[in-house]
Amino acid sequence: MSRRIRSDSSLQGIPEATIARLPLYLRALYALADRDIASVSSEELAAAAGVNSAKLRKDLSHLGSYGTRGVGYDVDYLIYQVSRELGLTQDWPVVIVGAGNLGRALANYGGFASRGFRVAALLDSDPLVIGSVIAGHRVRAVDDIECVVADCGVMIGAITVPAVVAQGICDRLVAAGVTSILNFAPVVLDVPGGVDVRKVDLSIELQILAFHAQR
Amino acid sequence: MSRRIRSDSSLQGIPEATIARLPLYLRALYALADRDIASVSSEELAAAAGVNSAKLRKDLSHLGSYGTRGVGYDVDYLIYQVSRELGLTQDWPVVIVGAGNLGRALANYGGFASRGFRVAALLDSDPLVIGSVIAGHRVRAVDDIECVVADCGVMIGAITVPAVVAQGICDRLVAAGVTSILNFAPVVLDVPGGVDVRKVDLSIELQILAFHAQR
DNA sequence: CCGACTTTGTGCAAACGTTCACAAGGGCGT
DNA sequence: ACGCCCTTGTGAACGTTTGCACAAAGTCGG
Repeated sequence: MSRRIRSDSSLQGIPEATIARLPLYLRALYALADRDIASVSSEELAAAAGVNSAKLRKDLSHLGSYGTRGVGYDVDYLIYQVSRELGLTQDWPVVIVGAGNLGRALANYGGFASRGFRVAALLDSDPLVIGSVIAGHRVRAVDDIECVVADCGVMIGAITVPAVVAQGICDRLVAAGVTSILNFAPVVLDVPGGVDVRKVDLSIELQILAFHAQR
Repeated sequence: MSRRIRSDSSLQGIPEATIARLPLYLRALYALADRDIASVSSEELAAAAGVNSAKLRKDLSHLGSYGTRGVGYDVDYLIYQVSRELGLTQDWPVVIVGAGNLGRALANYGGFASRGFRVAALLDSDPLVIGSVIAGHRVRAVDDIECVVADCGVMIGAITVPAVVAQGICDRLVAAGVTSILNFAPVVLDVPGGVDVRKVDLSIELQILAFHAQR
């Protein structure tokens, strides 16, 4: 139980549920760091992130033993460890396809640039939009997908185009080498194995809310 | 097992995981209806929604027995039943607080109006924005929250304001009578019991993607 | 140096969700 | 009317996630 080649996390996968909460912890940790708080207990951090303290401890234990018993966690050190686990110590160029309202919102989104993400390019198919400047980026033609992905080494793409063309854009992104896709179009994307898709569907969220509101 | 006051669904709650998938099924069903397909098997519908067919059948069984063995499900009938369960047979006025990029995108979002949701009002605190027209709605002052919620009977609110003021807006919405909140601000909202909050955080989704992209 | 106190990290059990596999049950051709 | 075929609905097994409760381990005062 003592000799390991690498950290616990690398040997056996971290549960998906834990991964989904790490960004939440990270955000809470940054808020603490901004207030110059150097150390935090699992109880406090859990409250800030809106979760149970036992869950938080178990989640963090998957990354390793980065706390000090009787004291808590060092904020800066934990920020570094969580960031490293999430792969945020490197820079992630992201290509946004679709410069409509959602694409613009995404390009302008503050939280975007703050955590290692960078808009590599903003693409659209509308000749009236191509060439205009949004959030400091000159909008390029959607036909540039392949060279943008190749030139900038993009692995993450955001799809903010109408539903009917989303699958086509997705196929081109995947063919160009993108392995992770954030899909805002209300369609189920069909992708080959190894490609990761996360969907954000405002309509679905509203419908879930409606269910609860109706009781 | 035969005498019931109401349907199965009302007697014992439908699992949250199932609720979250019903809008997905509904979307697939509408797509089938658009293609004039009258009947569908669990296998086909599951493929269209991107889930396992056993899961789909179990999910639908929570609403009741609306299929026909050996045949499948009647598309229109199932649309009605799922819509009813989600509470989409009624009209839901939604108030959007924050007319920034995200608020505009939301107000312009097509899938918004299509499923029984309606923008009751679009609010902002910026005097330069108040009075302008976005997606057919004249932007009103954020101080009108209380009267908009009261006058229009709003139960659902979307928060697209900066993180620092989100909790304050949330408090006012709740005090005014809103029971369901869609939060786009990157903060954990503190709400009294009985109020339902769903969060959409683009940054969190990207970080999860980064983890998988990094392997 | 020791003992009291605090907080982490984790075994364990319960709750929840998913998937399999098949009996139950309806349609359809004969 | 009957038997075959198809698909639903569901019991049971399995895997994942949560939460409790506590031992392990560190700090700190004396």
